[in-house]
Amino acid sequence: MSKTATSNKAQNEKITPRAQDFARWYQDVIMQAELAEPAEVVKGCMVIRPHGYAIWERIQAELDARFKATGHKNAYFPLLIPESFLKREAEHVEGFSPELAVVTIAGGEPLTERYVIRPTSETIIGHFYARWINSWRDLPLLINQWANVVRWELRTRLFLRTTEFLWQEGHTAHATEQEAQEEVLRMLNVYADVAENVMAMPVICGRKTRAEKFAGAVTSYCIEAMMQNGLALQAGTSHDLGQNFSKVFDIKFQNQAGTLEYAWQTSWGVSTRLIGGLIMTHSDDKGLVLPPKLAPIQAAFIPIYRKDEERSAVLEKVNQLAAELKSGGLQIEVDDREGFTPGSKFFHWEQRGVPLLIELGPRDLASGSVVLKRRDGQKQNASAAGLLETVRAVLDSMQSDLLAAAKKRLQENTVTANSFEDVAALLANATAEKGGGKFVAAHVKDDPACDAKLKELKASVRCIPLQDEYDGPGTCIITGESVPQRVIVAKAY
RNA sequence: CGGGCCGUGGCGCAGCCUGGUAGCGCGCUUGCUUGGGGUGCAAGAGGUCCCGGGUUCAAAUCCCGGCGGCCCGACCA
Repeated sequence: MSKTATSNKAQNEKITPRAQDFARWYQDVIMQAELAEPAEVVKGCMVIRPHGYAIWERIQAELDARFKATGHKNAYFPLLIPESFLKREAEHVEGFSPELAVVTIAGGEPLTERYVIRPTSETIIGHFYARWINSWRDLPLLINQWANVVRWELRTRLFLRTTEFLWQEGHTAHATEQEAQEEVLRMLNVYADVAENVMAMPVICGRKTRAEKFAGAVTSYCIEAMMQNGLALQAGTSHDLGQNFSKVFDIKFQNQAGTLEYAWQTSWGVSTRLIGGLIMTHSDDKGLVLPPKLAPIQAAFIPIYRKDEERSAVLEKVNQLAAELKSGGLQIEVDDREGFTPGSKFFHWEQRGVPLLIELGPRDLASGSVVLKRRDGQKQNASAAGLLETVRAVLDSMQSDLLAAAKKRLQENTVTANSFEDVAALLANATAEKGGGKFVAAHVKDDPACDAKLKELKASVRCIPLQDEYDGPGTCIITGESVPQRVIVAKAY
């Protein structure tokens, strides 16, 4: 092996180390893993490449199954929304108007009523719910939509914030406020479940402050995750809409007593932003790392051989083992490409985040074994007999190890502070590029003035945790008033 | 949307200051070789130098305007 050749390759395809520049590292991982790239001819948009889309499809599958299991049905509403719809809910239009893209000309003629490209669908769905809901027997109405939305962003980052993105939006209507509130938390828990148990991304479930809540909601809930640089990522939201939209869209039903009532609504969503969170939770300086439960390819075989007779014997065994694993329900790739050395194949799959590489050559053939290389660990030998069970066990332990590592990082970088100055000091050196971010648990009043004050630190209240894991009530570090619990303050994406 | 940096074969870059035949590395193709962590050798293919205008005998290079990307800021889910 030539040293110059190696260093040339390294120089060309290197992934910037996290310690050097985390933001650059993030982009390098995406590019090297071929997950996505800037659309280039469409400002702020991205092309999600097949490998990136496969991850989205896995996330979709996990979520969709849970939506169905909780009684929801999928439907689809128009991409274009009459502009007047957005304007009906005052806070909603105020929140979204700066980021709307509007269609003004169609068929060569100016439109009498302009259409906005949906930034979210509460309004148009509200319009139809008003028609569909008449009786308490029509409730609850539990619908989800898989869709794209457009929000005109001034600054974009692949997956984390793009002008157009993919998401799901659940929209439900209920007969009582309590039912709606239960729904909001039920779906928040679905998000937390997928994040932690499938994506191995621990999250803090919480409530948003009044200043941070969704435009038009009564209360917004969220799951907040911590990235490897310590910055917070809002990974999902669930909103209690109260009767705000039902009042302006006239969504009324006759209750069992015969009187008309406005429906109680919720909406909840997660987006392709989750992929960004996934990347920044597990990946390393070698590239993407995917948790086994989410990986589109869970293991890849790398056959090793020299002579033709070795090749046929090795490939026969590899194909036999691959078939065994596939019949066990695993997603398996056999890399039998000619003209590539095993080493280059290792790098190829490693950069793409495949959890397990299975190496099999003449020596293994003779000894009836294989070599397993976990994406996050060392090589180990394993018997070819009973490989399915071995691989399942390895993938299971990798899944839990990734979650444990992420949880540990979250715990180690969560600190408490009892004064504004301490919060400021703790977050002073945190940046997206250099890391150093923390979750600071502090007592802060839910008051827009306090949110504004924290903004001076380029930080925000990420959430008011639903489960207070700290010390209960205390004195607000800004107003000095008594508040019921600590909140999470952090710099965020 | 403001400030900074950037845009040259697929990728990473040099060339630009001082205008004069478009280069290098990687990748790609073919053949041989090699194969247990980015094999080696050889021969090839591949470029509207982001776009438009201007200056000039001549523009990748100088000037103006746009488009796009990255970072910072403001804004935002």
